[in-house]
Amino acid sequence: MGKCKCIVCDCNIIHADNVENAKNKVQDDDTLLEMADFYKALSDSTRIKIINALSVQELCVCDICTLLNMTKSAVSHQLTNLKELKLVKGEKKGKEVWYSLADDHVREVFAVTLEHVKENV
Amino acid sequence: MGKCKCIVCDCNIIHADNVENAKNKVQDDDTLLEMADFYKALSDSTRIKIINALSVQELCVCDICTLLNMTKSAVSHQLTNLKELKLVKGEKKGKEVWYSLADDHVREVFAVTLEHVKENV
DNA sequence: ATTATAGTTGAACATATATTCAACTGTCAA
DNA sequence: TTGACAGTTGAATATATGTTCAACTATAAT
Repeated sequence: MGKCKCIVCDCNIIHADNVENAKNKVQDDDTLLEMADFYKALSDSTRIKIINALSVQELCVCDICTLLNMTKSAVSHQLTNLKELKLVKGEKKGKEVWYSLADDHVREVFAVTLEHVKENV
Repeated sequence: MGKCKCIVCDCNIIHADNVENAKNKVQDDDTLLEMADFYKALSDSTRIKIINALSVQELCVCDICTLLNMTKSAVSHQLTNLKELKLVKGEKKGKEVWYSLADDHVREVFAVTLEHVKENV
């Protein structure tokens, strides 16, 4: 009577009930992928600085450059990135483009995480 | 009378007051880096699946392998990663190592983000 | 003691991604 | 209409990172 083997990791299926229970309660893959992408947007030091600055007030690209001490190109690339992920929006006014947070969700997640980081000192 | 130029991005300092205001109110760089690292932990599909599964219940490495359809090595590497970032903890019991969430902060951030993703349908 | 299995580890590989660079567009002012 | 400047873009480069592979440790069972 051979044991039931996991094909991928070549271990025995040790706790089939646990696996089954977890499988029934986890979020579906699409949702988790979306969440991972959201976190990815905040996982880079440049991008989180931009998000944090925009949570203070609307800023144009050059303001952000000056604030972060970075080139227009680098900042613009990351703003494009954040815009695609719908975390910020940009509005053109004359020669300038003013960026702001797309909605309040980012602010909320940011606040919870800030609290978490501050508590872990 | 030359304008004041930003050295890094070679633009004029357009809105010095905005920059000053933002500079005074943003979080310090260390805090933002810590936050970015926290988000980085959740920004990979494998890691967020692990976190999600562990938020359901304690699991050993092989349980996670079976659940995610991945090798022990790949899962173990990511668990090490998550352990270093203090998001999960592992307890050895005999041959097995049981992993669980390190604390409730992750659960909270996860919940807020899940809500965010679900609302954006 | 020997064998099987849970789990870890470091190196190698492949891929993803952040910044730089140079060229470009669009708008304003002279 | 010409020059200056805000901002964007694509390609190139450099670096970071996820998975695989093979070798390893530790524990339990025979």
